[in-house]
Amino acid sequence: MSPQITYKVTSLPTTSNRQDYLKAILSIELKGGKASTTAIATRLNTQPASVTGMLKVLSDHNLVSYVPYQGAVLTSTGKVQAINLIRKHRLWETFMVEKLGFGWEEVHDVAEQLEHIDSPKLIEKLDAFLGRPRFDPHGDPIPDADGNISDRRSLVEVSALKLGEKASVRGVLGSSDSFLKHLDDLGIKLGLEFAVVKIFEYDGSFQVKVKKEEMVWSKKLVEQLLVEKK
Amino acid sequence: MSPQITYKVTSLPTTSNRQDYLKAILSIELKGGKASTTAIATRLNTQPASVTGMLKVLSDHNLVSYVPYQGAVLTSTGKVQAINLIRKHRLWETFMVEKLGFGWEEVHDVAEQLEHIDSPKLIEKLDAFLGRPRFDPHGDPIPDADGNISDRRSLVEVSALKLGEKASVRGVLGSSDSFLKHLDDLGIKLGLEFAVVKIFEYDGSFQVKVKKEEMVWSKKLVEQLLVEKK
DNA sequence: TAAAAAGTTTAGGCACGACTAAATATTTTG
DNA sequence: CAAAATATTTAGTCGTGCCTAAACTTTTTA
Repeated sequence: MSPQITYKVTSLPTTSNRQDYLKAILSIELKGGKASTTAIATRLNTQPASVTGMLKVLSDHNLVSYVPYQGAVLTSTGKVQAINLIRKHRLWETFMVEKLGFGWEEVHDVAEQLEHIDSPKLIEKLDAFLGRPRFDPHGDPIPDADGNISDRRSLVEVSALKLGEKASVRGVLGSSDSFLKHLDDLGIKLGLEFAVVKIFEYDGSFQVKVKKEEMVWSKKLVEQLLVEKK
Repeated sequence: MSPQITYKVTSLPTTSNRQDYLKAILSIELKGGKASTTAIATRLNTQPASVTGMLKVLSDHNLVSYVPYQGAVLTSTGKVQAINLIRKHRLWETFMVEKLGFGWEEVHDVAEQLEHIDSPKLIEKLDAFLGRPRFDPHGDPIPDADGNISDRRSLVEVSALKLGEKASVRGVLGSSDSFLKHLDDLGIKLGLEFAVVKIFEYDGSFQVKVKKEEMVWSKKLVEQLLVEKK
């Protein structure tokens, strides 16, 4: 009997932790910053020394290019993975708010867990179930399956609309309980379509038409509601 | 400057791994077996030696009582946790089938991941969203929030119904693609209520009334469809 | 531009949870 | 009931990812 020979597989498990690093780096890059060891450590509440170790691993897996003392840059592979995490995170958030009735603010931490569920098919079906939303409840764009991200700047506050313009509700700025409850009371939810019928210069409020009904939105409201122009 | 003193917290993180052990042990106990080291190892595709190590940990956390060479028995705390995992698993499966349109058979592995998401509130809302189902798509009972489990035996095949009896569809036996597609074609889904109008002894088929429509279910179908009698 | 400050990496540990090999218990069997 | 077969535990490793302390670069400042 010859001894059994085992080959060590260069397994590339992109674990939950590594994914968190990719997301952190992407987030820093998107803000225009350099993903330095310290910047990453700060974002992940960890120590710079831990980051160095992880950057080596990610570099070995071709997810970032890393030169000591120079910080990290996502490779295209790494970027695809990071964007996919954001896609999953925002789809889950949308699900929790739209379907389960969570408040807009309380979903982040759970989405942070859900985004690591590994099942492309699940995400595809969830996306379809939600009607392929392009923005999450915070007004942030949801990358599509190919990694394309709409520009958040395509969203504006209602207060920036002109007379006669049509738009759809896509998100909110801020999220105090009372504000969210107010939206609920008025029947304002994601996707709601409306047109600006009148603008009251006197107090900054807007009269809008939703389907066939008209209502007045206060100055405070129109400054906190994000919409996409038609 | 006095040195900083840190206290080691006897952290009790019931990690994903430990939860898998609890579930495996519960599953063995429910089948009436003894949760021996080997039995657990087999179920988890791991080595007996690994199990011994884990049983010590679980015992330290009062989740199982463990006497060397005697196998493990869940404590009440451990049992509560294990049952909760089953609850989560089955709720997620139901969600995937009922809301996302997955086939009955392809949801298990993903549910295995989802069951580890830690958010009681999410589960409560998901349960409500699904209409507090008592059985999952496989016909297995979903424990309620207090850990009570209905008896699976309360489900019977349609073929066991008598003339005039009313029942609700709760699950299926087996799950070939063609069978599931067939159910879909006939518009048969979980929760569907019906009454037995006629039984054709000749070929074993059943005529049933759904709302105001009548249809005939083949012998093959009525033997694979699990229902709860009214 | 040299010294101080800030940032980064290396070195050495720790906890978790897996593995193999070897030792020890328990059961089964002749 | 003793030997053989089986089950279980102990001992020693390994990979992942975190930590602190110390060494080393790079940048800033005087």
